[in-house]
Amino acid sequence: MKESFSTSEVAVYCHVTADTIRKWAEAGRIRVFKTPGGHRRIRREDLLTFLRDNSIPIHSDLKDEGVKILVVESERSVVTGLRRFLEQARVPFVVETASDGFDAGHKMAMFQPDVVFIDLQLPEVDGLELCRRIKEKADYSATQIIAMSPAGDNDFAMRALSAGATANLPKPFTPDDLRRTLAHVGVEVG
Amino acid sequence: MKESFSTSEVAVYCHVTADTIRKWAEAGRIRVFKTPGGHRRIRREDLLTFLRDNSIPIHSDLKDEGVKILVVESERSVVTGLRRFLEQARVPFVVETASDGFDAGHKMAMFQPDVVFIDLQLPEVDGLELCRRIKEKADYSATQIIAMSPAGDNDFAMRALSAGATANLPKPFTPDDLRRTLAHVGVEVG
DNA sequence: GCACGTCACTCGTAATGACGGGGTCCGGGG
DNA sequence: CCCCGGACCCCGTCATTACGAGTGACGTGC
Repeated sequence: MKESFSTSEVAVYCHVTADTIRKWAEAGRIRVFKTPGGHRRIRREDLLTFLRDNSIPIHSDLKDEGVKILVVESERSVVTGLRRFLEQARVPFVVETASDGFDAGHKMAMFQPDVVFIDLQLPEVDGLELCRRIKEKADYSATQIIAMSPAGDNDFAMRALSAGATANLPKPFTPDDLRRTLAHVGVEVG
Repeated sequence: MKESFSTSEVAVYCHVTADTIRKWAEAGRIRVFKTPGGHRRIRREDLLTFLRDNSIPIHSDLKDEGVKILVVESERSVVTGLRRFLEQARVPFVVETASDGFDAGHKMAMFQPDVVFIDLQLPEVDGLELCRRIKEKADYSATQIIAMSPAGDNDFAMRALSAGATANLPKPFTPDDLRRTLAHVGVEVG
């Protein structure tokens, strides 16, 4: 998630040109700071304040409700466990679920998750193929995939990693396994 | 694609002067926001809502470049045939393809097609299930589904219709079949 | 370290918008 | 008939925004 923006990025959010943003900045209408080289940067927080002050609609890209996690799974157990864990850890998060390929694709596009949990043993869907499909889209190069394979099946786990998964989480798992795996994909907990 | 408009641009779409738009905005009839400099901006979405609420005809500039068609298929033949047909008929259109459930879901969300062709004999995906999944989402209530079943299999065709397809197109088909089927889902050709 | 994309800055100029005041047209009610 | 209000349009002035060209510098990824 971006923490600061250049003038031309802000321009889009404000529905004006970059030139105008520059003038606003010079007039002190919007809070900016400059890089040592003189380029303007606007912090997300300042941009949000500015947009709110001027009642300019806020694009969903700018909102931040926490880590967005998509769970591709058929059972509910993983989801409830994950929810409980994150709630306890006081990490802001949003969890969505998908149970088949269609749903997974749809939610990927609509929800734009930061992390995707994929059960490799789904009845209808090939989990490995799913990893590949996600990773082959450039838009999701930053998306972290956590593959869930049955404990003990190392071969399966390896294949998941080579299919694009960042980490592997054997099932069943303990809260500590979860903590470690999330840390591995950049979600620090506790 | 423009995401917001000025009063004078909106004025053209509403067939009045910019001044009138200004008054409408002041009276709260149309949703606007202002730049810090006081210039009004109307979001495309708000404009469309406004036009619909007042049954003002929507200019094609505001919609996109024509009929949006998604083809869920494994072979290329249907797509090329469809393309050629629409080009010849001089209908503005955009065709996208998907070859599996994930892709289909992803394209549905990103592309928001008006019409979806679904091959019922896909190797990996259950076409009927796909129809159901699309139709169960309220966002796609206006989306027209054309199921493609092997010619002669009436039972299959019937099941497709009850799964949410608007029309059935037996394979193989003639240009005239295509014309009729498209007309049935509201795309008039020739 | 190099190259490419982006940004800053300064001009100037053109376009467009806001605003207030004043019209015009039309239909309804006294 | 006449007055009134609503809806729309027109005008002049001033402010805001856009755009273009030219130059040089910055930042980022490889």
